[in-house]
Order: sequence, then C-alpha cells, then structure tokens
Amino acid sequence: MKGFRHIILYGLILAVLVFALKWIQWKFLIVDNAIDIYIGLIAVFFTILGIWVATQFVKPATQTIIVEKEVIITQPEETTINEAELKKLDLSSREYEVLQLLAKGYSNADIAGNLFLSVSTIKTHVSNLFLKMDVKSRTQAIEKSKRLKIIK
Amino acid sequence: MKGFRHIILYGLILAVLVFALKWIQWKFLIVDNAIDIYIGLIAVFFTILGIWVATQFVKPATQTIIVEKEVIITQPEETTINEAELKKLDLSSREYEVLQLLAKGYSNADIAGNLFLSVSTIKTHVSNLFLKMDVKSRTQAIEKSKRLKIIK
DNA sequence: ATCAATTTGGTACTAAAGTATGACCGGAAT
DNA sequence: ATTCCGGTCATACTTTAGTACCAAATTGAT
Repeated sequence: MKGFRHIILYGLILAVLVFALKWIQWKFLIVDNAIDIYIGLIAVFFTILGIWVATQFVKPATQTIIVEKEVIITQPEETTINEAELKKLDLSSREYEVLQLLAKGYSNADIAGNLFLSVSTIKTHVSNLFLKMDVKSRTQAIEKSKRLKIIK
Repeated sequence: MKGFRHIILYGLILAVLVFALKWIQWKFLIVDNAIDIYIGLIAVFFTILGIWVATQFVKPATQTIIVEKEVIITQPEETTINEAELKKLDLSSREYEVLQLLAKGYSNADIAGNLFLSVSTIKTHVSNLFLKMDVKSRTQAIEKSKRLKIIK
C-alpha cells in the first residue's frame, strides 16, 4: 500500500514538473540561445531527483559484521568422565561398578551387600581391578580414578 | 585517493555528455517541435545518472551480529580448600599432613617413610584422624575429604 | 556349537589396616 | 609448677584388605 501511495505521489510530482518545465521552456525561449542553460537546469534537477529516488528506494547493501562474544561457562561439577582413559583400562562392567562403590569409601562387605554378591566375589573383582589399574591398594585405585577422571 | 579518481571519472563523463547533448540538441532542432522529446530524454538520462551516482556513494548499512561463543574455562585447580569445614574437624597439623598423604593413596608405611616417623605413629594419627572425621576407614576418610574439599 | 571372557564363589593364606592401651617428651597456657 | 595437648613410639590384638589358586555358570561373538 505504501508503494501505491508513492506511485501516486510521484505521478503528481511529475505532472507538476511538466507544467513547470513548460513554463521554464516558454520563459527561456523568449531569451534566445538560453537553451543550454535550460538543458543544464534540467540535467541538474533530474540528477538530484535521481539521487533522491535512489536514496529512497535503493536498499543499501548490508554489510554483516559478526562479532564473537565469549561467554564463560563455568561447569558446576567438571565430572566429565574421561572415556578415553576409562577405555584404556579395559574394565568389565562389574569391575567398574565395584570401583565406583570403592571410591565412595565402601568396604568389601559394603560393596557385596550393595550388589547382592559375596565378599569373595568382590575380592576377586577388586584384585582384577588392581591388576588392570596397576595399583596395589584400594586407596591407590581411588587416587588414580580421581586423577584420570574416570569416576564421578 | 579513491574519491579523487571518482571525481576525475565523473568529470570525463560530464565532458563526454556535453558533446553528446550538443549533438542530440542539434539533431532534434532539425526536427521542429521535438524539443519535448529531447527534454524527456535528458530527464530520464539524468535521473538514471543520479540513481547510479547515489548507489555508488551510499554507504552500506552495517549490521552487527553478536554471536555468543561458548568458552569453557577449565580451572586447572578448582581446589579452593574449604577452610571452614577443615577448621570444624579440628585436626592437628600432623594429622592433616597424614590425611593429605593418605588421600594420595599412600600406605601407613609410605606415610611413615615420607614423614620420617614410625608406622606406629602413623597408626596413632590415622586412628585419631578417623575419630575426628567420624569415619571407619581410610577410604571413607578420603571420600569425605574430597566431598568436603578439605584437601587438594 | 564352540570358544573366550565375564561373573560368580570358594578356601587358604599373607599383608595391611585399624583399635586399644600405655608411655615418654616438650611446649604452651594457667 | 602443674596441667594440658600434640607428637612420638611401642605392644598386643582384631579386622579388613589383598593374593593365589581353583572352579562352575553365564554370556557374547564367531
């Protein structure tokens, strides 16, 4: 709708211009040899008109400037488990379960009760765990687990 | 410098136009009453010229897009020791020393060797440590220490 | 179906951890 | 000076952890 109103507006402007030009043309024709001045005025006027039209309708090329804003993310608990290190150890699922309870300070009896297994089984798992982790005690296992970030 | 070259360019263009207009003017003067068509051409031409000039000089609108870039800051040692909790436990300096080595996976013998003390002394410290920390094993002591953030 | 790995559990043993108790020393506070 | 506490060390004991070796059931993949 806005474009339509513009068209009407420009139409009216042009109509006015036609009469204006006719008047200027007639006036300058009285003065002979003034045609050059007349042409110059026309040229200047329409150049300005063109500039104005352009500034009104030609959308300026948009130059997009992307600014990276660094947002610091502070992880509350950087317990991103180091899957790579965990895989290296090649622990079985049960062994990993035992390790997690181990690190919570559970005794072998506690772990056995928690997993509904016998203490013997836990001892077996713990021993195998130590071999795979290359440690000699549960405290070393805990320390290494924390250091490698393989437990929460 | 670019603006200067533009000025020269437009100067040349205008010079060419002057001759072109003179030629067109002469040609149309032969045909009488063709002055209106001539004026029309002039108007159209300079309007287009004005548009072109405008588009050349209108500065592109800059659109600044701020992109949030998440930067994960991994604190190397987020081990801000919880002094409050540590003070609550009321550990002696030796006991705290023992606790720190304990948490590193050291055995009583290791700790004794590290502090140039007998294993008996370490056992005493460890026992007192457990009483003060209200735990029943070194693994529990480690877990609690990590949880309360009282060790590095 | 077979084979390897896992999971489970046992016995027997050793090593380490943990408890209880007592003793000695030295420094700091009362 | 005496008391109190931290630190040291010891002995004797119990408990737990850890090792070694074995064996059976289960599971998963070829």
